[in-house]
Amino acid sequence: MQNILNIISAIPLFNGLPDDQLNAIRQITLEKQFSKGQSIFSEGDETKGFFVVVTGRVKIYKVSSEGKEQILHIFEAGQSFGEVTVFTGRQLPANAEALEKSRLLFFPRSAMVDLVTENPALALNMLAIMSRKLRQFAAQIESLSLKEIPARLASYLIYLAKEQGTTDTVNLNVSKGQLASLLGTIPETLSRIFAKLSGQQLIRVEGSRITLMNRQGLEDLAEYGKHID
Amino acid sequence: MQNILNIISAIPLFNGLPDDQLNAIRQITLEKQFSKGQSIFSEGDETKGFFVVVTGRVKIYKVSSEGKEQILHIFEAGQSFGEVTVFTGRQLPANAEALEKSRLLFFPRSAMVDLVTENPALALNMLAIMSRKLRQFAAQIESLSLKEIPARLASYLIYLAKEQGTTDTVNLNVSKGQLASLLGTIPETLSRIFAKLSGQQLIRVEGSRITLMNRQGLEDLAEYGKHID
DNA sequence: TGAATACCTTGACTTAAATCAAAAATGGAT
DNA sequence: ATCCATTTTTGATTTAAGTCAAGGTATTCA
Repeated sequence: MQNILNIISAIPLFNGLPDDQLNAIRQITLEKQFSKGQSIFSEGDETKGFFVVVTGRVKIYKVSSEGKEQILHIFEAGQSFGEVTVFTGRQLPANAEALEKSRLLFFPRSAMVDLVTENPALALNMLAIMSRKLRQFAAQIESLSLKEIPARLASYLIYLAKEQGTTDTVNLNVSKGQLASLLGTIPETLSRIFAKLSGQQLIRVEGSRITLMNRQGLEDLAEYGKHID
Repeated sequence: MQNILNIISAIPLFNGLPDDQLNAIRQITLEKQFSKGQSIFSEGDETKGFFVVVTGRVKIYKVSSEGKEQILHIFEAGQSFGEVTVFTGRQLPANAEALEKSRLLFFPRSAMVDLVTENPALALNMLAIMSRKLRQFAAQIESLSLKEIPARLASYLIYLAKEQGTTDTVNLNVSKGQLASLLGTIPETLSRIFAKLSGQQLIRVEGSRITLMNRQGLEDLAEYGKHID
C-alpha cells in the first residue's frame, strides 16, 4: 500500500507542484473504495468535489429514458473526473460507476478552489486537462454524427493499438457490451460488425483479443467512414 | 464604436477582474473583422490564441470525408472560443467560420497564459467556462446517441424559447440547413420532421418563426425520445 | 464438476434516417 | 418587378442500424 503523498505526486494533474503544495493537497484528500459495478455518483447529484483514479477503472455514462446507455469516457489510473462541478457548482451531468474494484481519491470542492486560486501551476494543469477533455468530446461528437459504426470501431481499434504500444494485436479492455455503449451502439450490432470486418480480413477476433490484419484497410475505413468493400 | 476597454469589461470571461488587469488585457488584445461566410480557422491549424465574439455569430464545426458537416457550437456576442489550444498548444480540433459579419477580439496564447498565471480570478473564470462547455458537449453526445431527431429538435426549440425569454414563439437564429447540421442531420430530414411535428399540432412553422403550440407535448417528445403519436 | 448466470452471437424483421432527384419557395440584387 | 441563386420542401427508394427472439459460449461459484 503506497502512501498517499507518493500517489498524489504521481498524478498528472499535480505535476510540477512544489512539495509544500503537495502536502497541502494531501491534507484535503479523502480515499474511497468502490467495488465492481458500484455507483460512484448519478446524474443530477450535487457532489461537491472531484475524483482521481488510483487503481481500477471508472466509466462515465448517460442513460436514455428507454435505458440505453452511452459511455462518455472510461477513466484509468492517474486520470481525474467530475471536475465539472467544482467550477460551475451545479449538478453532475452524468453517471459514474466502477468497472472493477477501484481505489479513488476524492478532493472536496471548496478546498480545491482555494488551492487552484493560490497555485497558478495547478490552475494551468487543470485548464490543460479540461482542454484535452473538450478535444476528446469534440472528437466523439464528430464520430457519432459523421461516421458509421464500422468506422468508429476501426478508429477505436487503432487507438487501442496506439495505447497498448502494439502494431497488430490489441486486447479489449472492456466487455464487448461496454464497447458497444462506448461506440454509441448496441451489442447485437457490434457483434455483426466484428463478424463483417473479420469476413473482410481486416481483423481476426479471438474473444477479447483482436488481431489487426490489415492496418491500412482499417485506417481507410476509420477515415472515409464508408466501406471500401 | 465602443472602446475596447468597455467591451472587454463586459465579457463574462473577464468578470470580476480589477481595472488594472483589464487594462493589461487590453494591451494584448487584437481586433479582427470577418465577413459572412469567411473562415476564421481550420481544423489542424496552429492558431496561437483564442477569440471572443464582440458582434456577429461564429460556428464551430467538423466536416466528414464525404463533406457532411456537424456543427459543434454557435457562439454569439460575449462568448469565447478556441481556448482549447491555449492550454494544450496542439492543433485546433475543428473549423470556425463567421455566420454573419462579425467583430472578434483575439487574445494571443502566451500573453494569456501569463495573465492566467498571475490572476487567479481569471483562471477560475476560465475553468468555469470550460466546465460549462464540457457539460454542453456531454449533453450533445447524449442527444446524438440516445435521442432521435424529432426529440433533438424538440429540445432545441425548448432551449431557444428559454434563450429568447418567450413561452410560445421562437425565432430560428440560423438557417434550417445550419440547424440540421447542429442537430446532426440533413436538411431533407429536418424539413420532414418540421412537417411531422406540425401535423401533430406540436408546432406551427412560418418560415423561421416557430410557434410552440403544445409545450408539454414537446417536452415529452424531448424527454422520452420516441413519439407519443 | 456442474449448474447458474452473465455475456455474446445469429437470424428474421422493422424502422429511422440518408440518398437521389426534382420541384417549389424564398430572398436579394439589378 | 423580374431574374438568379440559394434554401427549403416533397417524393421514391435504399440502407444502416435497432428490435425481438432464440441459441451458444464463457465464467463464476458452490
